[in-house]
Amino acid sequence: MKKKDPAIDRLFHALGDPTRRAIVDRLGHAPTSATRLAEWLGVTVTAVGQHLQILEDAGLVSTEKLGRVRTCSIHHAGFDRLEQWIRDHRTSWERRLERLADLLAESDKD
Amino acid sequence: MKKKDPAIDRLFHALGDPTRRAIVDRLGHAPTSATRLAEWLGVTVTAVGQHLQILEDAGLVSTEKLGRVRTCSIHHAGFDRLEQWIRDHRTSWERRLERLADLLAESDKD
DNA sequence: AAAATACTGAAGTATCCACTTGACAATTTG
DNA sequence: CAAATTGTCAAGTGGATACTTCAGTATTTT
Repeated sequence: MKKKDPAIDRLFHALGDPTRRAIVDRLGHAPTSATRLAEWLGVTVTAVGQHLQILEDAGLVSTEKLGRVRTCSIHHAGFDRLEQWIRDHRTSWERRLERLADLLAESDKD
Repeated sequence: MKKKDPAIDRLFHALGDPTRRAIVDRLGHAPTSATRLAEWLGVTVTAVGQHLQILEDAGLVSTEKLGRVRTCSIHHAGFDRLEQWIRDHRTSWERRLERLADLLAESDKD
């Protein structure tokens, strides 16, 4: 029927959970540590760790461990891919409308 | 922590499932009946009915029953909301780049 | 009217998934 | 060094969920 796309799969699965979207929300504001996220969310640090793993695999979040603290921040790759998916899945007549804006944006880039 | 948004919740949950994304995929090409979807997907019509309910609640698909056949097609409202969410959740420096394109697109609409 | 088609509804099942607890490792602080 | 902080790993649990089957309803076809 169609080629399966594991990246998109992980992406939507990642954002399908309210807690993970809350994390993305928070990180969009400013980078934070796992413990802070846990306190803010009212869940265990373990749970946050699991969520971070999923978000990282989806390309939505990137983390870096310095010393004993893991700092998490937004990674735009996932968002780019997501936006691309939406674009690819609009119906043709909708795409036609978008093309105008795209062309205008393109002409600005150079 | 943040106001919950049940619409976005339903939206991401709906697209979190591969089968439902396949349905969206197919309907993006052309409207179809539930039975055809079921055959194509290799699942029961009942299963398709359940998926359609979820997709409809999310505003991604609209269905209409004429006679005994339910015809399903893409509904753009969900896609619009989804794209809006992505826009709202990009980091500020990314937003800054987008603003150009947005302004250009806006000036074209009138 | 009888048979076939297209779907709907209730109920069950098996798997997945978000979260927990508890034990441990690594780093920082007193 | 001892104590506190920050995070990781393994295993378990309860609830959601993607399916199914079976029974029924409405519509179309013959």
